[in-house]
Amino acid sequence: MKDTLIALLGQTVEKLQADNHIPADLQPDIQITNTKDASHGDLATNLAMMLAKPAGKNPREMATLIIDNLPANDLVEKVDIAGPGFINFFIKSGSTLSVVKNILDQAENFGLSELGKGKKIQVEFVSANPTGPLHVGHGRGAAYGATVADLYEAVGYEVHREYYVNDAGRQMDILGTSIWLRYLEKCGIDFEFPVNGYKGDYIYDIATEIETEYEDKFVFTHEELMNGIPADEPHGGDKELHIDALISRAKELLGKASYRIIFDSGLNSIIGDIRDDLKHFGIEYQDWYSERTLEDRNLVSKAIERLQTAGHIYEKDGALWFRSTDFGDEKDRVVKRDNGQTTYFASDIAYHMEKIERGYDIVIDVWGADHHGYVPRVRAALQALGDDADKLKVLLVQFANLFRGGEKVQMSTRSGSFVTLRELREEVGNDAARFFYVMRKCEQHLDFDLDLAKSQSNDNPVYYIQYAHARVCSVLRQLKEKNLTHDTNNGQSNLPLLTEPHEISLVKKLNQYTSTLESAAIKAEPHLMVHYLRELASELHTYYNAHQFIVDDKNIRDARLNLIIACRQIIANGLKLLGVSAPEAM
RNA sequence: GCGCCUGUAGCUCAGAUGGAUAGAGUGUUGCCCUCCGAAGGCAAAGGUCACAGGUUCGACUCCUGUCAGGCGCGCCA
Repeated sequence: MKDTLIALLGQTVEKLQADNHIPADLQPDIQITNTKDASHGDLATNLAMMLAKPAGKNPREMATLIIDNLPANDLVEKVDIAGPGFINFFIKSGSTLSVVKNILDQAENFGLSELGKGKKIQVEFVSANPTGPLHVGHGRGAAYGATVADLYEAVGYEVHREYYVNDAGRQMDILGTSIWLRYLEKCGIDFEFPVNGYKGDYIYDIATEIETEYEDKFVFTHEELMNGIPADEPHGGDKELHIDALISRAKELLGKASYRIIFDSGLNSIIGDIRDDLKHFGIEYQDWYSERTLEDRNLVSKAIERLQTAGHIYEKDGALWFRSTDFGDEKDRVVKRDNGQTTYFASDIAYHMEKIERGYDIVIDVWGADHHGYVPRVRAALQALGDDADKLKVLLVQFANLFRGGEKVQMSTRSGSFVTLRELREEVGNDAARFFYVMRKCEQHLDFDLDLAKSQSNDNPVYYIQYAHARVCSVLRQLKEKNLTHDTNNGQSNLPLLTEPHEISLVKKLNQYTSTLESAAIKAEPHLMVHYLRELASELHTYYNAHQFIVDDKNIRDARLNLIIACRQIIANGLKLLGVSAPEAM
């Protein structure tokens, strides 16, 4: 509809230019907006106000001129000039009613579009270090990333969901060593657990599994373990040096193969747990991409070489630096340390280089907002490699704070006292969790009210929307109980009987679904869908209270039932995109 | 100190590329079930859009500055 009007106005502009009413070189960007107020018609344009100045006319005069030169169209009922010079379009109601038929015909496919047809997009999200279970902070990235991916898919993009597994690096060594130390404890070796080690209960579980399978195969004496290890923090030492020494000791005593066994049992156990957690949260990936395979394929050194060839690498203090300041970063970054080890950043350059090489049109990274300082350097690297850095879109998700009984719930990862995503899901349910996580724009801090999410009352927006869906189902059950039937075709031909203000307004709302979905997808803003669904549910509840659907007049009854079934379909479609169920009864 | 995000009703938040009288929910107050589920609806009240300038026909929106809150600034990952 909007496109039709834009085309009509485009013709008008050309005509006015031909008649020398407005400068011929002007190329106005014609904008059509939905009106907020019904008295302003259905759609409006500010074109007259934009053209007024270059044409040397006042806006209302300009508007008259535009309307006089507007080609006729049988969808347009009436055109008005209002306010400072808006042109309001009133659309014939028959043409807007067709949405009801379309929804019933296309059912769960209604609203899908081909906007992104032929375009490939990759969405990488969560990608939490596999050093422990996901916590509630990861949950937001998970829900947000998954919804953004689903929205893109709904508007026709080919979407590849990916989890980047950081299965290399120091954090993972700390994990492997922590597991080994807990195992040693279980086997009766006496020592003090490092302050920097991972202390969660899951570490004990993994240690127990290893003990069950390998018994005392990895046991060493206290002396072998601790001899020459620098003191830990509580004893006046440095906790980083202490843990690093323990890692080296673990590798040395266990040997490569045994160390790998312990390391991998930790990795596999935790990744398996994360995978299971996300699956139950309604999230599945096309790929779990291993950081280790980057090294196995020499991609990290290849990336550094490419940068070197392009002249963006220099040596200082025995390390290799990437001159990222040439591309807007605030300081240069080390890619290879003086000890010969490549940095995490180097892996990330390789990873992003490889992503671009895979041929995606858009590469989306969903990161926690605490990583925002990292964006310029990754972008710089892509530019330096000569890749199209504009393909990379980084979406930063702010933190989520949990509230219980009005109090902020404290969380800390290392101490092991954090609230896990799994606990949250069990407490409030998947529906409420998915919904609450995407209720706000991603750059907005999220206050997650546990009591509200759990409450089965009108306060809770999830229930409010789900109830609207269940209510329509309930009406249809009533119909059956009264031994009445619903004739969809009869309803279709009697749609023009829907002339009540509530009905017209509802039809208008249904007509906005497709554009809402498209804009939610393109802007990566799932909250737009949340707001839309709430408004639709609200109008449906209002309609329900104002009018009886199961009336004696068969024609009106069938038409009304068609309308509310269409609403139910849209609610179901929208909720599905958010990963929320649409129950038939509650 | 520098950088990113945020500041809109008592509270939690919407306000696309600048547009008409700044909107919801919640809370407060008052109504509505002999009627398809009251997990609902209707109505009232509630605002210096953090502050100060600027840009223009027009600014919550764009620019500059100030203030406040969050986060980030390692040869960690």
